[in-house]
Amino acid sequence: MAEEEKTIRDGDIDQCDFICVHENVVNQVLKAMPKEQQLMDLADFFKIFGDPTRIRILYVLSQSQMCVCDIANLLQMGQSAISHQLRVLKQMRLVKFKREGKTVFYSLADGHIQTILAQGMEHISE
Amino acid sequence: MAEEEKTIRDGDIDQCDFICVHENVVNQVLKAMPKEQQLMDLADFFKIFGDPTRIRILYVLSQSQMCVCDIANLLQMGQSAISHQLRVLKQMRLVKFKREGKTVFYSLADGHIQTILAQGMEHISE
DNA sequence: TTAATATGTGAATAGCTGTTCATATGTTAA
DNA sequence: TTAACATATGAACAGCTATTCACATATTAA
Repeated sequence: MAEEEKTIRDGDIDQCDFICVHENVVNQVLKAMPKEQQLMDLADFFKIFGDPTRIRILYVLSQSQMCVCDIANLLQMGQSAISHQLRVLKQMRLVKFKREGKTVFYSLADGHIQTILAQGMEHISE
Repeated sequence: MAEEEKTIRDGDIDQCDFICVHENVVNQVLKAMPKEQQLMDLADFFKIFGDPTRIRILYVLSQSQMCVCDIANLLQMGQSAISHQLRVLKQMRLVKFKREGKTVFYSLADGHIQTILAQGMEHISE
């Protein structure tokens, strides 16, 4: 009956119908894949660099520690916007900060970040 | 009059009021900043890596060339979704492709990309 | 040619994200 | 204490983006 034919590929209707799959390749690659969570974390990490404001903040901080107001002035943006982004960068451990009186000085968390920025710059210069 | 006082800082109302700026630092950093467009391009480049689906596609392709259907199967996603993302990756020159009959095989554009993935992985493993 | 397979793509939509606004918090000087 | 300054933050909103759906295109076999 038609009923029986239908159930053969049940569940694949909304996805690719997977007729053309090269099983040997797929199975081998499946084994070597990192954990799902790890790839999520990696995407989240790169997402930070995927915004012009954050990239500019990181670049600015790669040259000197700086207070929030300095950054806002340099980038010609509102203090609140900068502060919000600094929070994101802080949460992702890309920047650190120290308070001196009323002023808070931000700086890059470690040299690793400059390496990644440079690597990216190298790639787009082609 | 109050009118005169107001005009002193006219235009800065919606931004930071820039009272606390350390001018010497700001001016020096301003000179060493890359062009605006270059930073935009850099952000656009990293934005590609900032999506779980694209990261997974790149990871999969780092291990073997593969057709669209293989990738969809591996990632358990619709063929259309994969195809859309492959277009983005293609436009950004992160993947290349070759047609063989009905099948289109995708692969990483160059080894540079694996380096960046590895660099990111290294950073989040801490 | 037609049928079947594999991929590409435009439109629509739901969810995410960055900025602004208003306000709160923290710090120093008077 | 109060006033002024520096930064942080929640809510709201506008713009972006990833997926789905429906269909178009491309290739091969019959």
